[in-house]
Amino acid sequence: MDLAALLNEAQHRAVTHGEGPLLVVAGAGSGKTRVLTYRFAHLVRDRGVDARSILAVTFTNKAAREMGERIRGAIGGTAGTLAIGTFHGFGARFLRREAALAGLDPAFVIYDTDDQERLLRDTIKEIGIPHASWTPGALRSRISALKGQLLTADEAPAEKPQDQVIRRAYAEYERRLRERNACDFDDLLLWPVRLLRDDENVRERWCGRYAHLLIDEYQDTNGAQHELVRGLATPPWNVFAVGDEDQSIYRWRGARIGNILEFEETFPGTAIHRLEQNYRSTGRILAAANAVVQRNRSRRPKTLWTERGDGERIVLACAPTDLGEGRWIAREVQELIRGGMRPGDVALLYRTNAQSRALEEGFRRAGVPYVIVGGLRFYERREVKDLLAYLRVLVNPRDDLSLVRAIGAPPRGIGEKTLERLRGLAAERGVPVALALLLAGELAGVRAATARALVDLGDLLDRLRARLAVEPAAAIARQIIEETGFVEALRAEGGPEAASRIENVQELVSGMQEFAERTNDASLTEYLTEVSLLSDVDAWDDGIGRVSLMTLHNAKGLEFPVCFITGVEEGLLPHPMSMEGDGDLEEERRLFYVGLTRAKDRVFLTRAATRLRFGGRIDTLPSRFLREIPAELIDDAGRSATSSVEWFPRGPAGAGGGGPRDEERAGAPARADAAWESEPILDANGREAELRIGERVRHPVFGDGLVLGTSGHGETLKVTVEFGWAGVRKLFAAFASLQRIG
DNA sequence: ATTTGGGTTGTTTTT
DNA sequence: CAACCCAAAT
Repeated sequence: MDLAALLNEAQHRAVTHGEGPLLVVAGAGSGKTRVLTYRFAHLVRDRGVDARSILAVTFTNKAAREMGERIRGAIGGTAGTLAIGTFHGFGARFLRREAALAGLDPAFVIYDTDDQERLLRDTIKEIGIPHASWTPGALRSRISALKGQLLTADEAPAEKPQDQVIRRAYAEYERRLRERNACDFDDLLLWPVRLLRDDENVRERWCGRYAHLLIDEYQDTNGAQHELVRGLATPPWNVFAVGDEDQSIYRWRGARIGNILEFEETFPGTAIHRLEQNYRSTGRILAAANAVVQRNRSRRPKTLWTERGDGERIVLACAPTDLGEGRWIAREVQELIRGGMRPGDVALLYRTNAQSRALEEGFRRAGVPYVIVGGLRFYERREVKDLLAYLRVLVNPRDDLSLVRAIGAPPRGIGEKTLERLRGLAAERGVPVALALLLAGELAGVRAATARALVDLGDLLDRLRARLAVEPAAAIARQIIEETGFVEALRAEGGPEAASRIENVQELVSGMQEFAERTNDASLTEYLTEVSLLSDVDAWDDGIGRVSLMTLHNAKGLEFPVCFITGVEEGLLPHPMSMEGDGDLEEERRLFYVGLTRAKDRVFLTRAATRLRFGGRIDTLPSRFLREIPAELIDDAGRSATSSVEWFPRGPAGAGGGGPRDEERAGAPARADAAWESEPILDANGREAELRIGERVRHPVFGDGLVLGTSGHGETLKVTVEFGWAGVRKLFAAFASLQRIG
């Protein structure tokens, strides 16, 4: 392994760094993964470090898997299990070992967002949360934010009146989690950190167990993850962190750029290495990305460079409608494929999952193979969760939430009343709810048939539990499906979805089988943990020869020869919902930056002049970020300006039954250049108040609102504004006397 | 207890 | 324009 030949100078210096903390500031496409991989291999091969004493943390399981393969390739296949995974994956392993100290049994289950909200729904009802405005979702995210900062219910702020509500809900939620032998995503980080801080024995077991910590995407770590790194590290602090503040896009879920900006303070004596040579993108793509991100103020100066040629210009395209955007892209992709590109080389990136619908339509029509990464997650689908609920109850009979799910799928005619009695019986006898099923015959006031159904279920679970140790999960699942008539019940539901639900069930069972073969481990707990922590990208099979559609967030860390960034509009990118606080616009800009830097050779920026949103069709304006790209990098002469008709087909044929409304609107906004400029809006006094989508405005009657879009021109120009209590309204700009507010 | 219907609601990104 | 939640009917 000749590192000097495999790496550039900066990479080589980072990889061969000696003892002590190191921060690698690695720009997009600068060989970050390469550096991490060779660092690992270098430690093992050249420095004699035991591979088992290195912990590598990546952002996704997929990245972990790929890194593991490359490392094995570099150090020879003899290495055993390598400790490479995500923060949450590591946390789960940690917590299984130390479960008792966290008040859990090692067979605990991990609740996902949906489970958490179900739990909170009951909690809200029972403890009587005063303000009706508290939805389970709102409470969940507040509790999650507190946990991300390592705060318990007692330690949470208690200043404002709403703080009391949150504290009470948090405390009760925690109690219920424990009662069900369950934890949530945040607990997987929080408990390890807490135990490392407070428990001498835990420290003895885990501190220094890893002589080297390799952490990827450090800019997106939250408070708890940062503390976990701190808690695991010991002198001489061999923490090898890689990150890029320009790619921090998870501030909204608690990521602290501060962790990377203050890395040196956390780990005194930190050496910093910078990787600025980009190996991925063409000169023009890189120049555009640099120009955009340089507008951000909260960053350290850095300019990526490349030895690749200029490459093609960035193409701008504006279609008349969102459906038209998809069709235009599909055609363009067909064109690229004719030119020798493969479908798998192309990615469509968007800000919101909802955009995939319209894009998909274009691809379906054109017959171009595509795959959607993310969106409705497989393991979050109802039928999948229903079947998994049986397995979860099997390993953890205290999981009341999953038991309720299992009882209801297929429906057994058992409702709240009976469940309450069952819970009461379980509590009285001091047994887990699932085990109380067998005693259902003793329930007072329950009809014989109902009790029978409960006992039958209890009996099924009982028999399966006995086979758990000797039979693979897939066989157990098949037995459940067969005995409960799971598939028949789905079929009986009918509807267009039934067939796909049944398919999903079958896919789930093959997935279990595949897991057992791949990991050589039939443990149901392991399987359930894995599926709980699977991310969208983990489930994505690249190289499958299809165009990939995904959110900009999911695209982090990936690269494609051709990228289409779609919906480059005000109201979408940047997204108004994310622009409430300071620095939020900068995060949206970084998201755009991440999108641009995914591309190796070609970038297409597309938008729709009108889009279906909020139940109506609204006109859109180009994203402000477009103006930040130097004009000479953009191809506007050939495409957008002169050939809009040809490029943006109109009428029934092109608009596909969009009707006269589509046609009528298609002409104007598609005329390229003008459509990329924002239009002035006149207020009541005839003054030009240039409103932009996403801006906040004040109306004399409706109060403050958010500009969502405009339609019409001149005197008939209307503005769509979302007001608080007054809802979404279309107003004539000339009469509305809207005022911009700070 | 479940189903159906109405009305409401809300629409960002995710481990 | 969904999807979704809740309430009344069967």
